Amino acid sequence: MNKIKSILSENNLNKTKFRVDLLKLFYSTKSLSVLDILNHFNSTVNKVTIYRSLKSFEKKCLIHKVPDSKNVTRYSLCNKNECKNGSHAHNHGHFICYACEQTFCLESIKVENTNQLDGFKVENLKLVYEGYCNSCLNN
Amino acid sequence: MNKIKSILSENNLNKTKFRVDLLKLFYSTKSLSVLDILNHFNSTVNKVTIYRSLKSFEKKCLIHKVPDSKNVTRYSLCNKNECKNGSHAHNHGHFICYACEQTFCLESIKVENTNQLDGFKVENLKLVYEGYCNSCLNN
DNA sequence: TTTTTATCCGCAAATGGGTTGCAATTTTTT
DNA sequence: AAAAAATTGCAACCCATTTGCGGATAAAAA
Repeated sequence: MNKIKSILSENNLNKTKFRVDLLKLFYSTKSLSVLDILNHFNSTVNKVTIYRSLKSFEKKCLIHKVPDSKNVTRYSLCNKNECKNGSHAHNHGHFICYACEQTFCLESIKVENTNQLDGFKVENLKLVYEGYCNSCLNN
Repeated sequence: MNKIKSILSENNLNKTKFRVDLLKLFYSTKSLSVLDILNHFNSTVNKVTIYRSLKSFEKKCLIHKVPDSKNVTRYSLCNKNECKNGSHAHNHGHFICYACEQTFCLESIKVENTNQLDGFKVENLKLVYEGYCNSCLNN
């Protein structure tokens, strides 16, 4: 896939083997935690490297954090043009599965900041559904 | 305050000095993290004790976890009758202030589980506003 | 192509939130 | 007051995440 490499180039990120594979992985999955990535690469890559790669991908608006029920950070691909210049506008709902702990971006559910709240200046809004995804229900 | 002590009694919790003070503190604040509590008591109480007290308060439906932007757990008082038998239905929105990192329960904003999502069985819904609270804006 | 520069990597060690086991203390029950 | 039950503190641990630093790799410059 040349697409992956050109994305990295456009964002001034080095096209190291690991970063190419990692970005490719994001294109084939809903969301990823550091542990997911560690497992996928069979611990052949240092976890510090993973943290740092995720952070630079995030800074370049390739991926963004998604809500998670546990105290672990998960990332998903950014939508084209939704996030820019390091500021992330994940203006869609999310679904977290209690069973597989996967986070799904609900692109169809747009989240708009319409409410005026007395006593607050609202800058962002998060809508998070929790429950069970179909693939977990059918197993 | 006898009210505090009777609440503890009713819930079969021992009325130790610390637990009385802690519950009293919850009645005077929006939300509390373990660090908040540690600071309030000037580290005169062990953090393990705090964790355990919070956990038993939660089990008795005196307090419940509220969303937080960082990876820290925060608790707020439960509404009367909203939470029962250890199951917490915080069916209201929350506001998190970027500046003071405080979490506010928005009792006026009810969150109902109306949406039917294709491919998911929804059990819970969270609505979280983020921004700046008035008291931080005016400082 | 070689050199220089910037980025990336792995290791070790540290930080911070949260938990567990256990013995000692306090509260409640009788 | 004595026994039973709940609470506390300490030390030690687990897990996610971060930092410093020297060495390796990739990109840019010469």
